[in-house]
Amino acid sequence: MTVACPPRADWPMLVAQNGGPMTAVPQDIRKGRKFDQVLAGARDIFLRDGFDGASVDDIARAAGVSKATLYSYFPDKRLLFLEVAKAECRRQADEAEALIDDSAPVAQVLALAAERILAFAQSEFGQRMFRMCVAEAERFPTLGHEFYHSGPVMIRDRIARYLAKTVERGDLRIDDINLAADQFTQLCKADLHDRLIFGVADCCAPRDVARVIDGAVTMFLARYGAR
Amino acid sequence: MTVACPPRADWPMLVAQNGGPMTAVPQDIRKGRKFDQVLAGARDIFLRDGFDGASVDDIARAAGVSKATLYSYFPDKRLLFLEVAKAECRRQADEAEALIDDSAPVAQVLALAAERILAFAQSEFGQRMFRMCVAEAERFPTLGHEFYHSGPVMIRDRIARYLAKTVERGDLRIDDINLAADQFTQLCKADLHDRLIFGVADCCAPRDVARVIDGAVTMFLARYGAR
DNA sequence: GACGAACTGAACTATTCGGTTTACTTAAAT
DNA sequence: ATTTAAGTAAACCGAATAGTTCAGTTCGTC
Repeated sequence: MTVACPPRADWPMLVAQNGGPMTAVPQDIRKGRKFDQVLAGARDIFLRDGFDGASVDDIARAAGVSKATLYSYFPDKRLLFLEVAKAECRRQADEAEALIDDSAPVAQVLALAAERILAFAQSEFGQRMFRMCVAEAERFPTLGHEFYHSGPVMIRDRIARYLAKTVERGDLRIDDINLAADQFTQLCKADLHDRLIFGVADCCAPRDVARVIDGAVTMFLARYGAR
Repeated sequence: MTVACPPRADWPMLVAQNGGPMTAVPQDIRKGRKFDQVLAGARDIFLRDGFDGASVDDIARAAGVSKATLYSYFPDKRLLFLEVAKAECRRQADEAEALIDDSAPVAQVLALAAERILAFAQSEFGQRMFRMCVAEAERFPTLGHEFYHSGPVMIRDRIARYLAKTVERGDLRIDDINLAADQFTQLCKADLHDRLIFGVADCCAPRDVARVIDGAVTMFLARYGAR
């Protein structure tokens, strides 16, 4: 099974050194021309086989690069893995920035958001990323944090920001906005996520998806609707 | 870190051969006296280190058994792992059978159920089991199914059965009872589960737990309460 | 107490894998 | 054209691991 994956987004200017201001020097860190190849190859293999399952030889082969070159960029497998995972988390965060049309009716906006969440959860990439992060969160604590903040937290914050607007507008009445946002994202996953993650189903019937989304929106409005 | 674990429950009569009636022959399969030791040792090590991380030597040592004995019971590591995981799923399922007091007010019953769900999710054992099953669901498809059915499905069914009673009684109005049950269990986990699974927190502040449970019950009743 | 099955411990095989080294080639910049 | 940094292919190393084997020990049972 090949890893479905959107075309690689470049994030060259996102890299700030040591939390300081962006360095004007363009690419100083990447000591060679095949840096991206290595990262891309590693991404494919790690996502396919996990950390333990992936062999460095496989990665080098997939990257079209010699093992020596790979090790000239990264001191060891761990670091390579962390770098790949971090890059993927960043990409994931960037992609979550799809716009929301504030002016549409609340129910419609929520349904759309739910669709997006479920689309990601159903995607090959989403599932593999989730699996990998859960499996390695203990060995790589920073990976767990990274994924949590660039995934669940990112989405919750976006929804919370939207909800805040609707409350201001008087469309909804919510006291604990963060909790409400979390509740909504949870409702979207009802059962579907478990079935995917545990391999009981590899994709969801549109009928089931619609049922869950409908249920989520209805429940959310029943609780927080200004009526 | 040692694996917190309730005392081993025996499940001798639960084993039905090939779906047929229970065989009267007591223990024919276990060819020796140290069978349980092996299973227990394997359980500890697999739960601590995962499938790849666990070495057979470690397991044998933990079980207080020679490697030869171990291999006299199980043809290979895979099968041993599957047997351990199946046994744990069964144990998990049995333990979920705690009784619910039907006569108590709905809000109270739901809150109690939520507490139980969260207690399991927060437990060392619950987290390790979840992690292990997610990580290995692809390599061991049957493990994924087993866990799904003895965990999430089991709980959903129990809640659904209770909800059906409350509907009959006129306390709640629910059309899709299975969906409602799934929604409730999802609501219980809001954010807490993610934080645990990704290692952002190793346990939850009681204050946060109360907030989530309250939120879940309130939302559920807002949607399905007969009022 | 003797017999047979279960068990031991340790050595052994064969393989895999992370990481290094070496001798050589390519590409690009001055 | 020369020099230098980057890359290659392959052999190599040490450690770890799954699984096997076997001569000898323990234990329950008759």
